[in-house]
Amino acid sequence: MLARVSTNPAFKRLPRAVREQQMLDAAVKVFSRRGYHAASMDEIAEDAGISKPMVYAYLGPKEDLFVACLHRECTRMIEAIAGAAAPDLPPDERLWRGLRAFFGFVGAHRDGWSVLYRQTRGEPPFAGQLATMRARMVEVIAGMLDDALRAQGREVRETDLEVIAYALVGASESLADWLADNPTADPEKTATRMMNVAWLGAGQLIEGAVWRPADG
Amino acid sequence: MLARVSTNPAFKRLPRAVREQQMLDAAVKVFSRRGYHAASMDEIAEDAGISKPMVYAYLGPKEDLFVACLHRECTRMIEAIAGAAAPDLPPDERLWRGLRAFFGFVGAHRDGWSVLYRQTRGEPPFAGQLATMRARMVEVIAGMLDDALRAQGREVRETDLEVIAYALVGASESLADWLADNPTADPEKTATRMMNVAWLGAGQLIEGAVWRPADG
Amino acid sequence: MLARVSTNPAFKRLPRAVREQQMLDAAVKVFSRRGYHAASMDEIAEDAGISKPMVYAYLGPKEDLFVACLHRECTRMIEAIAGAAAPDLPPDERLWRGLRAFFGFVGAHRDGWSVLYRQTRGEPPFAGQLATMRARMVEVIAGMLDDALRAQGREVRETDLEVIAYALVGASESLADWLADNPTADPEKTATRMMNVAWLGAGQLIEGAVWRPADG
Amino acid sequence: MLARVSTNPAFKRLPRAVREQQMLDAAVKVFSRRGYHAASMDEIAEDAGISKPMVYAYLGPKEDLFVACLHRECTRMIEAIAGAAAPDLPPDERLWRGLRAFFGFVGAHRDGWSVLYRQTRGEPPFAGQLATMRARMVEVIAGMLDDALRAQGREVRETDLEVIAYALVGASESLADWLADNPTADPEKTATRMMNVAWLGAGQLIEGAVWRPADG
DNA sequence: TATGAATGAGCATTCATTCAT
DNA sequence: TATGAATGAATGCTCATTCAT
Repeated sequence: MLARVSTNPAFKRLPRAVREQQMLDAAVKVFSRRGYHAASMDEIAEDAGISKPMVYAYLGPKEDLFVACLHRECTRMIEAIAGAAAPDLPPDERLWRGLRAFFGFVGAHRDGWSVLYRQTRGEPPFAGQLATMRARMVEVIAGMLDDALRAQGREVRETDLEVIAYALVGASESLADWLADNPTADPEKTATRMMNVAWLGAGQLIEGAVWRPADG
Repeated sequence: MLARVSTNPAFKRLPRAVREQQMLDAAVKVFSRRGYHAASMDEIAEDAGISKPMVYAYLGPKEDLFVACLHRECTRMIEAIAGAAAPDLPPDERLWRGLRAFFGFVGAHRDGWSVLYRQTRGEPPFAGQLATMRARMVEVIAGMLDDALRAQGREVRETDLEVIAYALVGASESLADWLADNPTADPEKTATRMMNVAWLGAGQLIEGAVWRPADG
Repeated sequence: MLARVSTNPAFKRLPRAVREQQMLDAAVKVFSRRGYHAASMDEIAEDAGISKPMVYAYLGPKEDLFVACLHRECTRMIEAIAGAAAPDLPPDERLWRGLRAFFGFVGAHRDGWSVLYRQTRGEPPFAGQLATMRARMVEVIAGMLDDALRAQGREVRETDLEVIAYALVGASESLADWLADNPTADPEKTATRMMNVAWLGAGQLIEGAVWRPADG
Repeated sequence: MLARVSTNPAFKRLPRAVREQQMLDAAVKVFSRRGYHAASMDEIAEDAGISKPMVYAYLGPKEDLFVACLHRECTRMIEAIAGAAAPDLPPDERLWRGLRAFFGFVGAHRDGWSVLYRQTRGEPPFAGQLATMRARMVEVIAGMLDDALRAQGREVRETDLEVIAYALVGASESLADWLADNPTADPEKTATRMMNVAWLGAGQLIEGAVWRPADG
């Protein structure tokens, strides 16, 4: 029934916004390490250097906490990509820059990627959220392809475009996953490889074609 | 006089192998629905129509049970693909048959696919297993590409091939995932689309190129 | 993760029905002592000489457990009263026997009475249940009074009867409460007193009237 | 220059006594709605429009707060009744006025009644307090009866009187309870009914006797 | 005075796992 | 073989209470 607060002088009473970020950092880390279910609120709180009730006070129960992680990481990623792939570039350049930003993000936020991608997919309560996010990505890419087609005066059934975009997203995710597991790998190079597959296709690659970044 | 264990005609003392398959069926179903952690041994036992101690007696603790599921589904899938993509076919035909078999399998075993792909990826204790399996797939595909290259008297660094193969596998997984979530979708058509992206690449698709199965 | 079952040879694996009664006994005792909220499932389990999961397995969560207690005690009480107050007796005799059975029950099951009456009334989730039970009692008593009236060729508005019955029930509850708190008090005597107030009223009592049981 | 604590006109630095009443109001409301244990200090503070530490500063920990509620409501009720039932009236008139005041109070302070009666009874830590208060009421009523007896030159054992008084109090509580649950019911009428049962008893009521207030 | 920030401690509930029959 | 009975060990969540500002 007693509650004795630490008298450690190094202890700081931080404003809410700061503590929330600390908590999210810890949560992303722990969720990524253990998976959603195996992650315990105890470990997250401890890792954040704060007591459990504060986590609940600020970010709510476990599910909400996970969703908050998702949102933060997702926003960061989308911003990184959207900031790089300006809409007025030619399609291949746009795709290239987007991919570079994407792999750059994954390389720099491996934990975030794990939470976003691996954990979310397997947990029924959140799978829907992920599907929605991915659908947005797919739409953007499909739109990109569509623009390119129209510029050539051609057209393709929307479903086809969507499925193609799905495949591209999937391939990128897979490489990102590989990147997250290989800390020594170079994001830039991974992006280049992805661009080759995506743009040229296995057929042309076999024929010896190569795509190279204009600036590298 | 004979000793009768039970006179209830509904009661069946099934041979071990059959019982094990029933349990695995139930386990795959429940794991797929709930995810590894959220799945309870109680539900699995009940779904298998058997008591919990029997599950333990036959397949061991939860982890072992999950691994057993993984193995069974994985074996089935690899057999399906390997049986279709005969090594003496030309590379595009081989790829095409492999993809067709793959999507056919996913369409027919959605639960198995979910366990294999979604659940396993998010659960740290098993992620390694999945990585190993996928590495085998990647190796096969990379080998396929390598064969094609050598046939043309050309060569590519192994790492590059591997990454390309990774991308192809990832794209397939992504479409498979989409297929698993869209019960009305046609596996055959999905395979065709995948083949187009994989073989021709986005660049050529934009130019209007199309790949079509020889037999359809 | 280990679960080692006691090897104490005095330990007995009891059939479900027995264990359930033990649990209910313990629960009634603890609820009565502590009140619904302050009672912990731990204490109940320990008092029942069994582990918590068994309580949950057999009787469900705390709320259900409490309701089960209510039901058992209520049934016992109603049976005791109904068995005593045969409908073919004259009204005063019937009332008298009912009261005697009631106070007898309370004297013999003080814990049960506390759960039934004190705890239930204060806890919003269960107050409704108690109200329903009491309404049944009231109805019975009102019916008894009504019979007596009709036998005299007279009639009273139903609401009035109901309120009178309410008052009688309340007075009995209050005395029961007093009885439960005074372990040395005699249930029989308490019943007699209650009968005096109920039947004669304060006015006549002041005038010196006395009601006495025919058989005592 | 004057030091201004706040320029916000909505902000009011209220005198301590007022603040305390606000808090008690909130506490009574919340305790009545939720019950002692289920009521949270958070909700009480919020309902009082003040921060939690203030509640502690003014009224101490939860137990003290509840006791304060009890005291206030109890005092109010006793004052209402004592003010109405002047000791120089004839016994029936005195009883009648007391009952009228009592039911009037309950009708006007349903929350207070609930705290006083329902919550307190179920919570072991406070049950004693309630018993004491009720004992005072009982004593008063018993005294009233005793006066009436002596006026007739008669006498009854004290215990008997006490038990009778207990029954009357209990009956009143029960009707009060009913009244608190039926917001449309008329306190005056309820008092009349109670008076009938109390004064005449079931026996006479069956015979057709009726008691009516002199002034109504 | 007044409050946001903080916590120790407890509690209901569930689950994988095993024993005795 | 087959299962009902049983439990240790967590884990999510809440609450009364207090400190630092």
